[in-house]
Amino acid sequence: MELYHLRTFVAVAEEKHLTRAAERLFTSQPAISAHIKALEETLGVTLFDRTPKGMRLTPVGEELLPRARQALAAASAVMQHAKGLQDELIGSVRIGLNTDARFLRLTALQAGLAEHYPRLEVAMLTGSTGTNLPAVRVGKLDAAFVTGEIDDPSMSVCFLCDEPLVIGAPASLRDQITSTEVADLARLPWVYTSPDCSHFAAMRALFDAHCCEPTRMLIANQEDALVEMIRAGVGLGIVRAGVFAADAQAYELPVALPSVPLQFVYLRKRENDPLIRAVMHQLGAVWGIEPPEAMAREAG
Amino acid sequence: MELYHLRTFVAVAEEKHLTRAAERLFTSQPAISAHIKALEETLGVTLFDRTPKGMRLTPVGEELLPRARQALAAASAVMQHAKGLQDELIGSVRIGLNTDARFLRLTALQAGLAEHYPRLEVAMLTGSTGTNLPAVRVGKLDAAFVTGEIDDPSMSVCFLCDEPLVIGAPASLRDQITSTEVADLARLPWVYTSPDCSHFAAMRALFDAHCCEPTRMLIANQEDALVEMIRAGVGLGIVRAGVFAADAQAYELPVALPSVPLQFVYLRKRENDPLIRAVMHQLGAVWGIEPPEAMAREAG
DNA sequence: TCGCCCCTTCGGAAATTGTGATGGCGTGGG
DNA sequence: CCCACGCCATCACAATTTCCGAAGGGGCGA
Repeated sequence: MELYHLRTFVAVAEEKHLTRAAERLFTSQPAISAHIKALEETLGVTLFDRTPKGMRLTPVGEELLPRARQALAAASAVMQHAKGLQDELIGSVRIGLNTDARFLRLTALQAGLAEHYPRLEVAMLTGSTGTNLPAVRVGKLDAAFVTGEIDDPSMSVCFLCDEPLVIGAPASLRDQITSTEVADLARLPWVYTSPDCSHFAAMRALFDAHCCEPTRMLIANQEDALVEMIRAGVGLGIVRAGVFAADAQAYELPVALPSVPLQFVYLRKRENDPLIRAVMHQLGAVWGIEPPEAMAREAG
Repeated sequence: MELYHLRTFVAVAEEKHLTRAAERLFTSQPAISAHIKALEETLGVTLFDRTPKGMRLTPVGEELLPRARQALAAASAVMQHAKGLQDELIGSVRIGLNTDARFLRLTALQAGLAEHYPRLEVAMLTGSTGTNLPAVRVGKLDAAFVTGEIDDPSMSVCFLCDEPLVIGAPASLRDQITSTEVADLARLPWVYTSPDCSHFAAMRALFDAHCCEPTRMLIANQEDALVEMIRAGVGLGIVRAGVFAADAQAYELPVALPSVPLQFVYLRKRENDPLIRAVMHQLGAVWGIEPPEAMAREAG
């Protein structure tokens, strides 16, 4: 028994004629006849009395009709509900962070997603560039903010802005910092970042250019940990410009450093995933980025 | 969208593998794949995430699953209800009577039908042979009791018993009835029956055999009316033997009359109608009649 | 890196469904 | 009384759909 049997059953019951039911269902009268015959056979009951004037429901058919209607309605409810879910994103999206919320403009992103996709749960998970990348790769995150150049063909990368870097120094070391020569600074204690952090690459580039090696003190792979250690006087470190603005415990040294790009990454193979597209769309609005061609085409 | 799409959807959701779902549904794995693909296309949503380990419901699929189950359950309810109605007769049957209930053993017939087909409404409609026959022909009755030979190829006739006929006479005329010679009786007043009643044929045969003509007094085509008139002294009449047993107002004359058969008729083209078969089966039980070959075969 | 598992795709076969023509049957009008 | 009409059942054949086996690609674990 299939739905078309029931559809035909109801149509014939309402039209009382195979001919009219066939017209209503845009098919031929023998097809309708076969549907009814097959349905009667599988149900083992007679649904209609064949009269010279048409088809009349038997008492059994009369009793079965409302149930057939109910089955059709239930099937139709599946379709209707699906239509309602058509463009709605439900479920959850997990986004990895690598620095502070304000800089990443998270409130605007959250607001945009919440407005357009009210049933989408958004999880913003703190981390770092180094932890975010593998998490995206294995699917623990759907997308993430990262800094630095990404050389991974499986990743789609979206450039957001350049982060200027500075050398942050604790106020407690101000007396010992008499020069901004790199070679001199290298002799002071430094707070390292882990090698997979973009700040690490910047630090290496800085010291390699001057052929010197800093004194390693500690490794922090969380940006706020790094910042806190610098404040606490553990040593110097590379941080985003501005984090020590109006900070009594630390300050920025006037040393020219290359900036690193802030980027947003996700698995390339998911670039057509509606979830990813929705996130990228909102992100583009927040950061003023035109979407790639494929997305622009879709947005029409 | 058809039911098999939903069946496959639910099976895959439960098995979490196309392969296992295919086994469960006794079909091939590509077929299952195609079902899911088609369903996703018509619904316009993605139901499953394809993972290397199998199929995992998306949030949308998760939301649609219970509705799909409901639709399947509704369809299944149609079938189940039909199975319940399979051999049950519902609706009504109309049976025409031509004489009194006790003689027709109606209570036994009614009891048998009520026991085996509790949802069948049985209507016993009083009438006469003359009115019952056309009523059966046009479908106003499903079957009827009649007396006398029936010569109608469209009718199926079931013999029940022979009715012995007698001449009934009012007690008030006893003094005037000095002879049981037909010629003498013909001079007395008679209560006629209508020509389509079997008693009429018996009466004609009686008088034709003796070449005389009775005095017509009144025509009654309802048996109880005939009996009442005889009792009231209107005249003589032909009635079933026994109706005047122990009756103070009328008595039977010892004149030999041919008996007429009591029969049960229905439209021949309905002989395979379950309603008719059920009635005939019960009737056979009541009257001790073996059913015709076709019915015997079915009863096994 | 290999083997395994799982899903998708593909071409051709098989089954199902649909179509137009035809016939039986009963009804109503001429 | 006969014929024409409307309705449904049936039939042979065509169109569509579905199904199957084989092959392919991708991820995972050994």
